[in-house]
Amino acid sequence: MLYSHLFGKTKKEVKKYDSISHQLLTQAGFIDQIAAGIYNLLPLGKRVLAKIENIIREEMNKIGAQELEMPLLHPKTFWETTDRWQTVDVLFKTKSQYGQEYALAPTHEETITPLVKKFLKSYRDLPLALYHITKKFRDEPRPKSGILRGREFGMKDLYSFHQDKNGLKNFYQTVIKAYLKIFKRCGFNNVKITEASGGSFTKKYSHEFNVITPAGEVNLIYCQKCSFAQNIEISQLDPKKNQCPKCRSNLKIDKAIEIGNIFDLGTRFSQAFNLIFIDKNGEKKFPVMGCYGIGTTRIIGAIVEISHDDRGIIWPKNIAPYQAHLIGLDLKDKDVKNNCDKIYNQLLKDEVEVLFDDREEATAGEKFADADLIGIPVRLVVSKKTGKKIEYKKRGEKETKLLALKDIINQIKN
RNA sequence: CGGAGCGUAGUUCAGAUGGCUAGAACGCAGCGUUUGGGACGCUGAGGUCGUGGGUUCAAGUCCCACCGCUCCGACCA
Repeated sequence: MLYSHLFGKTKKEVKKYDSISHQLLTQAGFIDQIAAGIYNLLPLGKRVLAKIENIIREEMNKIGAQELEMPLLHPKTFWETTDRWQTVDVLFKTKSQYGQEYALAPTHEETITPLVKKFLKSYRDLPLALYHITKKFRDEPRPKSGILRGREFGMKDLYSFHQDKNGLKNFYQTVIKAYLKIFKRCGFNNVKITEASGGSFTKKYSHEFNVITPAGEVNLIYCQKCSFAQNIEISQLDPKKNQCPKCRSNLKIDKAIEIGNIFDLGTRFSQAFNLIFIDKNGEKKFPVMGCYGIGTTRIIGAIVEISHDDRGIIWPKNIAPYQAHLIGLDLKDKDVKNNCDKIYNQLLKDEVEVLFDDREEATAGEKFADADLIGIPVRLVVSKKTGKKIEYKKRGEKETKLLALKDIINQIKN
């Protein structure tokens, strides 16, 4: 991609937001706000989202979940069936011109359950796991922190159906493992699996996946040594009085961003929709359900919160919008310009995702500042100085190296 | 939904006590000089001052209502 053609350039000056991710994503040209909690994802932001979605997709497919897509416009009756038309206060409601009422989907139990009802017959059809990656609408009383808490946002949600509690229990663990892989691949090194309340979904257990950062809004009580963590809402523990119930180490309280949440739904929704199957003994049964969400757009914000410096964003390799940021200096010199074009084309040929700052009019300082702000993991500089080699630098590190193109491509691909 | 702050050029902002023919910087366009950390000179385009009402000889400025944004709180399937 030529930077000169990129839609959504960096901005020199942007309003000061308290939220770092809001500020940096806006300034670097990843997002654009249209109202409180509602954002355009610009081409750079969309690329990051697509990478996150692909990682999720791969890991979901690996555990046998099948991707589908459900509507976001839900007829009222579906939500009346579960009594959630009145009780879910974040439900966006809308009407057709003929007076029919709809909900804008905040979650999809109300559509997945009747859908499965159309196909589920026998225990042979179970277990079943279906997911989709789409938008969600929630009428939040107070959207905040940019893309971290919106009224319209991206989410992957997975729903599973099992013959019994044990089936769910096993799959629940499988999903936990898959989630940890996903978050690791997205660049989170320390995700806390947190015991939490089931909210209006279920009276049973639920687990959140939390990333510790002051920008978060979940209060977490967790062990400094082992993996123990609880949402403070449900915790009876006090770090001053209590030690970790698992390993007896000291406890700590910190803020965290919830990037995923999983629930044991039991048979609440299968009963509501009278979703049944015939078991081995010929008896009718309600399948036990689980649901599992990941906030895809929230991940973008959460990564920026934990991975940036005073110059800009530092994207983890796997979700960076591009793999390399090529900067051409001295571009009015024809030899340098030709050399740059050659390198750019070779990178493309070798399937390196590259953003090429081809602006003749911009100064070196501007280009470096933009590269730091945008935060692509590898910066390549070609100028009069670099001759036949290319200057290679990782974002977040100071060291630069002069390397041949081949070596650079190898570095990027590994 | 309670509390606080804010809304003026594409962007970030300045415009005490009403006098504005509305400014700056950055960005943008043109010309020229520059070119390894947001460089410089000259020229130029760009605004129904969030919307509606009111007070006044006169409103960006004062009053009322509404809309919108940010932050704190409540809320957070």
